[in-house]
Amino acid sequence: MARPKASTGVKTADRILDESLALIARLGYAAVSMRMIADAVGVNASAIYNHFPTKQAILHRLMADHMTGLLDAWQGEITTGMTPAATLAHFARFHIRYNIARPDQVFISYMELRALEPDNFETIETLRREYEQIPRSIIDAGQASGQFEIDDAHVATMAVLASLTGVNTWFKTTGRLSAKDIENTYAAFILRAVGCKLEEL
Amino acid sequence: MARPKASTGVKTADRILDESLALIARLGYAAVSMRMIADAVGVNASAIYNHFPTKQAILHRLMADHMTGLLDAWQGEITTGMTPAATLAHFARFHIRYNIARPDQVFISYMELRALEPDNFETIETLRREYEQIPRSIIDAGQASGQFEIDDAHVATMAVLASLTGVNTWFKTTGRLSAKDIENTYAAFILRAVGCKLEEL
Amino acid sequence: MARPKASTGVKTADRILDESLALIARLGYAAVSMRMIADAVGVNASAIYNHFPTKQAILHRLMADHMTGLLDAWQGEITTGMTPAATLAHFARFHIRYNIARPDQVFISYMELRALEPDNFETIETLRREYEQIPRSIIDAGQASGQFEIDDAHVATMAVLASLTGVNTWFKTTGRLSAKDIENTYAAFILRAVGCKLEEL
Amino acid sequence: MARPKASTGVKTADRILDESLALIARLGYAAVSMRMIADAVGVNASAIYNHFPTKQAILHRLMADHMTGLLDAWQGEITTGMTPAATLAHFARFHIRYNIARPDQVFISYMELRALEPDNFETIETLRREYEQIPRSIIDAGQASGQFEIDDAHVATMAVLASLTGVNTWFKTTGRLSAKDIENTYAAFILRAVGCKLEEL
DNA sequence: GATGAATGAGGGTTCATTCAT
DNA sequence: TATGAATGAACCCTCATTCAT
Repeated sequence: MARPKASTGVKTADRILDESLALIARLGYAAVSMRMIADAVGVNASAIYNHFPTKQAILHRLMADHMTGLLDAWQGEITTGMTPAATLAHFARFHIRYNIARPDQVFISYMELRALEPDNFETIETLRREYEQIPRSIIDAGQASGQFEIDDAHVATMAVLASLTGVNTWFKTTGRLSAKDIENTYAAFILRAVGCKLEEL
Repeated sequence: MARPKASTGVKTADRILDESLALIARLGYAAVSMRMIADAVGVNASAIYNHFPTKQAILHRLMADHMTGLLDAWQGEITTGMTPAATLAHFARFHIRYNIARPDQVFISYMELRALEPDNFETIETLRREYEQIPRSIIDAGQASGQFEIDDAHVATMAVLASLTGVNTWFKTTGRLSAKDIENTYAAFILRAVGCKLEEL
Repeated sequence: MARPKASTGVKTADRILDESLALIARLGYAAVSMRMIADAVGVNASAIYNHFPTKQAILHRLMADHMTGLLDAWQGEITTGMTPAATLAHFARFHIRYNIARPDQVFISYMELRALEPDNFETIETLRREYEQIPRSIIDAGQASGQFEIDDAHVATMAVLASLTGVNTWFKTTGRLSAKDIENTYAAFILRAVGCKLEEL
Repeated sequence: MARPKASTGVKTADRILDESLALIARLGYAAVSMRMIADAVGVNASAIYNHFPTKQAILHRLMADHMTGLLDAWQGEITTGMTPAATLAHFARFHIRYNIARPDQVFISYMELRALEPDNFETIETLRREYEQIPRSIIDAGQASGQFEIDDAHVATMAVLASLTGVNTWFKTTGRLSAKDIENTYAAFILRAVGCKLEEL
């Protein structure tokens, strides 16, 4: 239910977030000025301060929104009764689908951690660790059940997440492959990577 | 035989590169000022301009040095006579070993592409494509020989590179695992990912 | 109805123009800094940028204002029905009167042409040529009617203008001569210079 | 006996003066940097300091050289036995001839007085006053003999000099008129301007 | 909510000049 | 004489932010 960006129906605060997201993703937090955001929104720079107390607050809001959105979305996925292999495949598909649809948020969330002030950094890191626990639990279960064959659960978790998130660095929706193709390819790729025969799915 | 003032035996130009690398990796190009670099080196900001014409030139130099170093290093690796599987494993170990030893260069090279002006971007992109061609050729060969079992060589190449490079996002030399452990784990991970049975190595 | 801080009842933009005019006339465009202008106005240097986008824009504005002011003022002079000699005398008096009252504008307009960027230079040059056409037309008329006796209308025009404008290089209002004295002297000087007997006026 | 500018036969000090003259005339003293001069000469900026102690010293030298050259040249002109009118015509021709051949020196000498530090300004002003005394004496003589018909000798002197020097602001050697044409036109122009009938020459 | 003018800090860069070589 | 590296001040301009309207 996407609404037009500069529509009068969209509140200024949301427009600020939208434009900030696009600008920061493209240029980086430090390279984006409040005036650039204001110009994109179509208001005076000082008007932004009616909605966000600082530039930093905008960044924190963008990253927090992304992480809570990701966690909430996983809550909506149903995996009860699945084997670890099926769950991991499901998670891989979910992660790719969710992230490919939000390249800017993903990019910012990984790149601009360094631009967060300590307190803001802490809240985002907490959310990130919470999310990382999801594949970690699946891998732990697969290792316990003998369905996966891996040396180190932590390394495997990081490798899985890095592989999945890495899709965003090169995937183009206009390319030869559809998002569904990528999901399929990666689900298989990941399962093989954790030493799980695909027939066992 | 001019000796640098705050002499550590290293020439000023190299010290500028070293400090710039560390600062940009930590804070991002846009967030690093010439004065910060100069302070780190121990000279006045204007002295930098005796060695580099612009701040942008420093960034470009850092990225070009990294990419040419990486390409040169691979030239020094001997893989003649190896099967595609053995070559890919060798490449995986090489890539991880080289990159883990240079986390700042790797980070900058992937993250500050957006900070490059068009001409500089083009030269770096050319080097990047040249490097990507290395695993791509191996994968093509493995696919042709039937040793690998993959759907799409391009996707597999990107997935492999993203997985390998992703190590740098979480690997700490002080951690539980040695670089050698990671190499082993990932070599196996990658081979399984391209559908190659380890015994076939 | 915002009132300027260091209120003299004059808007900041106008105060910037006034102080820039005085400073540039005295020291030259290149030797005047934005901080000097700001100090003279009584604001922070950055405040200037709320009113003028660049230092160059201030210079261009000063010169454009002078030229349009001069052209407009001549429009207000009535010379219908006068002989060429009387018109030239009138013009000489007008030019001296107008310029003597604005020594800084005159000085800048002739001296800082070189400091104008190409586009700005072009607009000012167009205005200058428009003004030079005024005495040129009078001299052409006087030559056609036989009232003036000159070799070359263009040279005569330039000589007349250079002579008149030259007054500004040495005239001091505190000196022995009044502006009216100068007008009288130069009107006669110019008429004689174009070979016109004063009785023919 | 003009020697090629960048020739090895020309001493560096002279090349510095030549290039400084051209640059300052075109861009103004404040806008010319020591590096620009050095580049034009083909040496390192610090080499200039082997020949001139400061940038200011170069400017002073250029202006002093011009004024003493002008005064010396007039000493070489013979006007003994001439009437005031003939002498003034001779002076007009001399001034135009000398100045038209040295547009850069003339321009700098009139424009960059403000860039001189107090002591340097004083020495140049003294030379200028010495030169102004030349036409002033002629005019005084012509007024005393009744050959000239003017109100005020000082105003006439200034008007004459401003008119003559003004030629440099518009004369182009590539134009329709030769330098000789200008001399003729102005000699007549000036004589008429001081109320002297040309037949009286 | 939004504006425009203001601020003080700081941005990248250039300046004239010095000095060891 | 000439060089190249260095300095500290200054350049124009942009920054995030504030505040009266």
